[in-house]
Amino acid sequence: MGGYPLDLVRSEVVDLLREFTRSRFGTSDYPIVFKIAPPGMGDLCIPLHPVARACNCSVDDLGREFVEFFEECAKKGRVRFVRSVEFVRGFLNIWVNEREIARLLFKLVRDLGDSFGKPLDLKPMKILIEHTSANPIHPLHLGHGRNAVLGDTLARLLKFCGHEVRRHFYVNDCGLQVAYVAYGFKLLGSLEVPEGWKPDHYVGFVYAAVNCIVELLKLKKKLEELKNLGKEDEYRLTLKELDDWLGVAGELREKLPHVFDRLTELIKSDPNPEASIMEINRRYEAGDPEAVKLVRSICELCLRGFKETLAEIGIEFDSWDWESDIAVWSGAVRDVVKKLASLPFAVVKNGALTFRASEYLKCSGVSKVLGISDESEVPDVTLTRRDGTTLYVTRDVVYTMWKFRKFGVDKVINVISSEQRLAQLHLKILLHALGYSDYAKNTIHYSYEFVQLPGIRMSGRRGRYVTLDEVVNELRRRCLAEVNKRQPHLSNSEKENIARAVAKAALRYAFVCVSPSKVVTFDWSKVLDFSRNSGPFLQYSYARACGILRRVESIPDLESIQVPESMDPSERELIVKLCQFPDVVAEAERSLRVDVIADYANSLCLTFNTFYERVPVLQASEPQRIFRLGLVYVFKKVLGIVFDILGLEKLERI
RNA sequence: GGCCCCGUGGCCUAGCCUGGAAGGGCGGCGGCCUUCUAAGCCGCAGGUCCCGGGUUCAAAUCCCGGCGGGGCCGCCA
Repeated sequence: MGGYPLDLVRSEVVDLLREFTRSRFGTSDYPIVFKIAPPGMGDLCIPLHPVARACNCSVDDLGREFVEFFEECAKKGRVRFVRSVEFVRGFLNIWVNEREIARLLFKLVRDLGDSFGKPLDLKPMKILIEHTSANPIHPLHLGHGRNAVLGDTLARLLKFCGHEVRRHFYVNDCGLQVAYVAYGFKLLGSLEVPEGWKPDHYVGFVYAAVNCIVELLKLKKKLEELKNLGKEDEYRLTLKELDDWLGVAGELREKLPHVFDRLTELIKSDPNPEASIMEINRRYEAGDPEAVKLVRSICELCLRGFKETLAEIGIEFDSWDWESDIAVWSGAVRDVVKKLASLPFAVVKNGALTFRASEYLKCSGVSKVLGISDESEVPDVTLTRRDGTTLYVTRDVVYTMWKFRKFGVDKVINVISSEQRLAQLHLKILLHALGYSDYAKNTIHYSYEFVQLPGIRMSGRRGRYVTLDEVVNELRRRCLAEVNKRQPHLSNSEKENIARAVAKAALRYAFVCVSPSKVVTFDWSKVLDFSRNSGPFLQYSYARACGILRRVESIPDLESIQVPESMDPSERELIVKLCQFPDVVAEAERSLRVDVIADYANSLCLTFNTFYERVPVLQASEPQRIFRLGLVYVFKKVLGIVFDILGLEKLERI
């Protein structure tokens, strides 16, 4: 007999319910939906209304009669995994047989070990997940943190489920923004990082400074023109914008006055900074050795910083994909542009090649494949600039094709913020237009909302962001203080190790526990709250289990544990909660939702802590003692699996 | 102007896909450390599920129309 404990519970009920309605009402053709019952109403429940409708009878009659039938079957020994059922106000409430499922749970955990909970009938796929992919022009901020944690956790989840997963970081080295930093460094004449600065932070500073200075010059020029033209309203608006950027300049200058002033001077003496920036971009795409050396060194500098930060929160990649290599220098983007240009939907607008997306959608009826409504208008896509350089979406088409071809993957998941929804739609439309409808269909935009700062929105161009480094460092500082209080006897390196792991857990959990579709407003007091529903709380619960197991000579053999006749409610609840794990994994995999894993982890720990406080384990008398030890062991095992999925470290002490 | 996401006790959040008994957490109040880590446990108070219609025996959930917040509609990425 296969299946996880609750699968067996469900199939037992389903079989009897269908058998009953077939003989009593002549039908068994209806869907049966199980839900987790509310507290005190059993373990699982089925709303019987739809069943009653299919049977053409009243819910009350159906419920009453089925309970009778069920109890008859139970008397005949036909029921094993269900303890009892009850009919209340339209619901069939089901109490599982905790002794039977406990035995099964022990056996499965023993046999399956670390793959307990893995879906049993899943078709494994090859999946490529692209995540984080921050532009290599400033340090990772909190928004990237959310992206990275979601992407990495998703990768861990899918890998656990049996899929073959690759994690890729797309290095965006071709855009104009990289040319901005490169311009700055070129003027400065050196890539040397000032004393006390992390490389990516310094790159971010130069990027923001160049942006700011160029913007100021542009606005001043515009103001003059508007003044001469006498356009008062626009003048006032522009003045306000100028004011905003002057504020930014003030903030930036404060950080590194020498560098900022020097850049200001150098940029001012350039008659046309923007043209110089475009020129760098053009040369880089063309593979000009000097431009290549400059841009690449800057990107490498920044990536070095990224890797350091990501390592702190347990994130690694299987591949770092350079946009320039894959899309531009290989000539692939040129070929794609040529192919797109030959389609009847391509037009030249002001010298730039443009793709008429809406018309393509209308003519070919692809909207269904891409899951968008027929009448929706989609803006045109600009494929190339007037100077012939390429644009992001066009290069992304090439990149996506590369992902599918090079690795033969079945599915590509792009973890990208919701503001790029349209770009991702354009990507899919272009793929389809090129004849790759499968690629279009199997490219998933895994969208998530912003992380906001109270009041302002983060802006790389303005140098306004809370970096991931700041948050991680502050978390670690707080954790270390706490560990010093709790575990004064440990060595410094042990304490630091714990603090590092707890800080990581706090951060990862904070990002993973909210659903991606919600905007998150960053709040120190929330991230630093280590009580229930936090990463540290989970680790604390784990350590408590370790504390018990550490004190016994050996872990009991799970298969031979005697399950006692009667249990404390907290033992029963723990068993049921542990048995829910496979359901949770299946749901998370189906809907690509890591937050349900986080939610489960928290709820499992709440249940365990109640058990921990209510019943003694080590002091218990013999039949109970072994049984409870088994429960603690299984809890530790399952929570450990959850930790692997969430990327939290399993600390024996905390 | 068009499109997308969000709106659940003072605050944060699950449930919405697949209609059926509103779950957590923070904060507040009151209890529990001579016994396995109190980052814990137990109890109490607190809710027009943004508003208005509709569908349904049944709506937080589905449909329509509003309101509020965020995002997108670039020869930026």
